[in-house]
Amino acid sequence: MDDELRQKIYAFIEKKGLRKTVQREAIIQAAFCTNDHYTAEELILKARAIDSTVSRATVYRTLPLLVESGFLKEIDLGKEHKTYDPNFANQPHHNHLICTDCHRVIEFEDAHIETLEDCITKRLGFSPKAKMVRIEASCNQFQRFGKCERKGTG
Amino acid sequence: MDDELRQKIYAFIEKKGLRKTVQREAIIQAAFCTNDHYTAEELILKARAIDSTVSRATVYRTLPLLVESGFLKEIDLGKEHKTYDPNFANQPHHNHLICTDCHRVIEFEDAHIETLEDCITKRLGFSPKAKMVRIEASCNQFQRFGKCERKGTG
DNA sequence: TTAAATGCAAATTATTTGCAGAAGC
DNA sequence: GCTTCTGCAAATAATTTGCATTTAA
Repeated sequence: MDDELRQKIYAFIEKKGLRKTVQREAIIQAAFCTNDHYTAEELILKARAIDSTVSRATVYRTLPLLVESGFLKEIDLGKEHKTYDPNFANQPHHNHLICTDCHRVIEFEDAHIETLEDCITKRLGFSPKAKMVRIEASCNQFQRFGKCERKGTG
Repeated sequence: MDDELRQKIYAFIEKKGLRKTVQREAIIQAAFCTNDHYTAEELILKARAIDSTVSRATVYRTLPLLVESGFLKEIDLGKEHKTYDPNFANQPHHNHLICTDCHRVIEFEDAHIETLEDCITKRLGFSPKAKMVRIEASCNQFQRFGKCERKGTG
């Protein structure tokens, strides 16, 4: 896990007057030592692999804290369970493309789309606060060859 | 409710070999006689106002059918409950701006953003299937005057 | 020392499902 | 008449919460 990020998270925890517990440390470690997306249940398993005393309740109580910190975001991949994305700490403006063939998720950034979103927002009389784009698309390689070698999250 | 839309929906029902029941009629009527977004629970109330015999179970069984038909879409407004949007029948490519001041939802279409999304998708080696943009933004009028007269959904 | 955090187990809540009776075709 | 659809009530499953105990500061 990135050391700069770790420090920022603990700065947030300290600023909020929260305590540093072994369970929170394990959950934070589990939450940010990966680029994969995960559900609450998956995070419980990953946190327990680090510290077996972590309870379901503590994970469910910690998740909103991490989201509030801004380093973790809840994303909408159209799945039935809530999905969390730990990559906004490093790439604050990324978006998601979901492969309709293999269901992998590709993260991408694009300055033009950011600009355009800001234009649209201003034209409507608003000031942009948060923006997200989700694209579902079919993989050309997969369609041709029945497989693709692309690396994706999730 | 738009008559052309009604016909399309019943064409879908017939094509699927489904039956035309009073409960389904009431639910469809409730679902598409408005431009507002709604939750499953809200749809139950609206459908019961039309036909009081409509049960919760039937609404929950009908919703996925309407979504499958393509005329109703589940949208992500960041709210805790699933929200449904009946306006895709008339405006198949619209997106959502959520006001962070009064929480109203503004629907907008933009051809440029569509084009850009297609470009990005192709550049990544995919063929676009579905695209969505969600913007959270603060209302300039509201910020200045403490209120705004804008009409919005939700 | 004391306020906050934890684990457990029970509660909550949206949604789903089994089943017997009702109704569309 | 046969099959689908419905309402009811029970089941399911993710998340939340109350409380006694533990622990960080």
